[in-house]
Amino acid sequence: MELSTRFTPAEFEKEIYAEWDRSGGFQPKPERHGEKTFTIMIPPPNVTGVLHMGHALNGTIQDIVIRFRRMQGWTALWVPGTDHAGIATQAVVEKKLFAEEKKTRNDLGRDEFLKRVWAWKEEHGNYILEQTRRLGCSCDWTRTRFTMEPMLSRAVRESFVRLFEKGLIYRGPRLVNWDCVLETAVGDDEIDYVEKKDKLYQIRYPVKGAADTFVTVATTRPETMLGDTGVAVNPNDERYAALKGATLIVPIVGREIPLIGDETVEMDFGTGAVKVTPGHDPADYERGKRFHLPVVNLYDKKGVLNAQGGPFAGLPREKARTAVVAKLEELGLLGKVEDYVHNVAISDRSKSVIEPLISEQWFVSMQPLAKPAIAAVKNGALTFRPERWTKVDLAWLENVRDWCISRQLWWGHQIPVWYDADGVPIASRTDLAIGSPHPKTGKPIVRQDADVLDTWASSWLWPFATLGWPDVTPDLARFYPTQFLSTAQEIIYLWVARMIMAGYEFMDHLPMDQRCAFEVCNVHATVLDAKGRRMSKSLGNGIDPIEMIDKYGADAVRYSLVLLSMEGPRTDGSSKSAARLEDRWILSRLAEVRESVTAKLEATQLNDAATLLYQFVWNDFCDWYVEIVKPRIQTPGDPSGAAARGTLARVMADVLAMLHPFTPYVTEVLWKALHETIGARAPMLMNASWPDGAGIARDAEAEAQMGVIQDLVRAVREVRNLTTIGERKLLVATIAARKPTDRAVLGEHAATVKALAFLERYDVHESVARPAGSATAVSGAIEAFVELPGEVDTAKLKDVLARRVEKARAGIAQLDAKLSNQGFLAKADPAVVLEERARRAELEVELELLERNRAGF
RNA sequence: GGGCGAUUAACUCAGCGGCUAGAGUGCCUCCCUUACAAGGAGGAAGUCGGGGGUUCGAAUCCCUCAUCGCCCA
Repeated sequence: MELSTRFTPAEFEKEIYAEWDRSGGFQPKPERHGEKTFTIMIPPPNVTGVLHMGHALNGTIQDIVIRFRRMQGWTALWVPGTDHAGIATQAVVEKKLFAEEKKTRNDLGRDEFLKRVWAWKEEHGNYILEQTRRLGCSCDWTRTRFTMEPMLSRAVRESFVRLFEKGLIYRGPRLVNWDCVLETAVGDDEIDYVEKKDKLYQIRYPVKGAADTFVTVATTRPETMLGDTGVAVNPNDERYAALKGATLIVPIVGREIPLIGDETVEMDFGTGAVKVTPGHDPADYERGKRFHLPVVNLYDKKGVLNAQGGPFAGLPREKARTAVVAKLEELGLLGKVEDYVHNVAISDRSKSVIEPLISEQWFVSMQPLAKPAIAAVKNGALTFRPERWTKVDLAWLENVRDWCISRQLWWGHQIPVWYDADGVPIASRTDLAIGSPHPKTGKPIVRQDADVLDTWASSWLWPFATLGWPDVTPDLARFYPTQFLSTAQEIIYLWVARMIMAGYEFMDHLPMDQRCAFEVCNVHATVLDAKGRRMSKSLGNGIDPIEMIDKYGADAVRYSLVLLSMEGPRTDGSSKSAARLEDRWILSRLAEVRESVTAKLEATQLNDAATLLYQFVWNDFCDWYVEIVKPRIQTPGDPSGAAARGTLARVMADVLAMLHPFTPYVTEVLWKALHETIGARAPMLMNASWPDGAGIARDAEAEAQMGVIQDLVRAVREVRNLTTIGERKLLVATIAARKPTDRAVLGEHAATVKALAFLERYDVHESVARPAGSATAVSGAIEAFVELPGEVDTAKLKDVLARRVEKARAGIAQLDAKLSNQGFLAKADPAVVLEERARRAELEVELELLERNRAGF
């Protein structure tokens, strides 16, 4: 196989991906790997979604983990899929419908509109999964799931009915975030807060029975005064002490409302008096409940004032504001109007201002569900990585509030509740026909609830609904619970915490301690732009990973994401004495790096694993090993050439295998080329085994000896650089080495040292006077006197030596202070004391050599 | 308002009780007769945010202040 010196990703990626697929490697193989399973559920992206850097990073993380585990021999399954994203998808289709046909969903009717949504989904809905393939992700595409497909819809209905029957689902009027354009309740996560320049209006409320006495409040939403049912002041506020118990008159509508004393009112803010509008403000809703104030609802579903709006009934919100302000001014009840900057809640999808509105909604009681989820985190059944997210998860679970699961949309799972003529609800696993008897009351069923469920009410079932629940299918039995979930921090509450709850609640065919949906939840880094800002559409600073993949290849995108974010064939294990030093050394380094990389991957510290591999390949393998063995391979007839090739192949194979999860394509290509070159057969790298370390072991002696050579070579290179002698000019050296072991190494490996340091020749002595006209390189207890070719400027070299002397002295002084400290000697670990003594002895020798040589020339 | 986190080289970050505090990028010097110029070989560069404490020993643990983020309300 001929390879060009430069890798061109576009040439290989498509074909390799197809080969992986054909090889069956994407599917789990229990018949081969056994019952030890490793399962990952992809966080199902929104069907309307497009891949962004966050997805690319998360896809890379999951693929690294699943490829690593697969190679390690686990029965590995990665389930892909998408979620129907109720409001987002409906908004997209409604927008398209209006743009192309000038029609609304109501013009089409529910059934016809849903056909359009499905058509849109079939055409565009899996784009992000296609992009995931481009990244090289090894998902099992035969198990691709979608939250609206029949299998998962059945799970949603089962879960609803179970909770309903247990009394954990209830219906009632509540204040919710209302989108007046899409005419639905929206979740807290479907809202953006946008800073807006606005006005702060002061309004004067007349006090009943006290002419010319007013209480002044400030508000950014003056029109909501029409729904006020109280004014609150701090009971400790002297300014209002005289008005305690007073009744105020709401201007325009004339409603009589109490002045209440509430200690949560901040005296320092504005006038110290705040209007209370329980029907249209979340804080006021709570305050209203505490003081039993009535709730007035001003708007219809479109945000148009209803009869409660008095003279302004029929006006939309924005116009009502202008009209109310004008009227107040006319009445002389408008106070100061000031510029004011505040955050306004905007609906994610329609971009309209959110109106807090009272409406009938379905809720799930969360506290009973949260209990086992809290226990799971506390008893270690579930681990977060990084660990600090545990606190975030716990804080939410411990303060969990009931979950509003109904949405006034059409796209989604319609709530499986039917009513009789008296409005008595019943939840049912099967559809109830209109006119059929209500299972409880016996009266005819008149209608099904029109609302649909929040999308999270299906995605919280994802870890087991995708495997066939409510049936205990072979897949569910085999692959649940899952091992690893990787996601973004912003959906810890929305999704992660709820999945944990769902696992404990619904996996009741398993004992309690086997229900946790996953063992590890990995929270990946937020991808920021060059200026450290979060990437977002509105800032326009997002980078499209597909563009990057086109330009640089999937491997490069994956590897840089991992590095930036931030957690084979066998050669005969030749005997220690016979093998050459460099072979022993590189295999020892390989053994070490294999152990540490495996450990890092097992702990999901992907960044560390990638860094370790990079350093090994570059700093050990390429810089030193390849350089040393080149002559052995290039010299025809060199008897050690075959051994060098064997070792090279072994190291290459292990390195490729270990890099494969990170950069699957290029490693797959090189793997094939390597095996062809050495005439060996091997499976595709994707389906190969993780290096098991057979035949290699740490070799402290080889590493120490190689260390002596490396230090000396670096010292000679430094002399060349500092004296501007050319890098490759052959020089002659005289070496003084105090330690017999150093002399042995330098004597035995003269060929290697000469080649690496570009020395023509050198002699080794125990001690020798510096030859005239030479410069000195000091490394540990070794002095290398390098003969200078003619006149050479040694000033820089002397500077460096002088600095080293200072550093060595400082180091010795520090160690002396430590070693003369009685406390240290008495209390520190004896091993540490010994270490420090040895270090001092070494430093002392080096200092002596440095001082002598600095003075010498 | 409540909580969480960050502050280490010019930049991005690692290290989280004991090596002379590290890496990548950038910078400076030198090197293009075969691994690689999107390169190689070297070098310079840090009061580990300030103050206090615990300890034989603190970048690392505790308290406090400052600045900057994020989340929740």
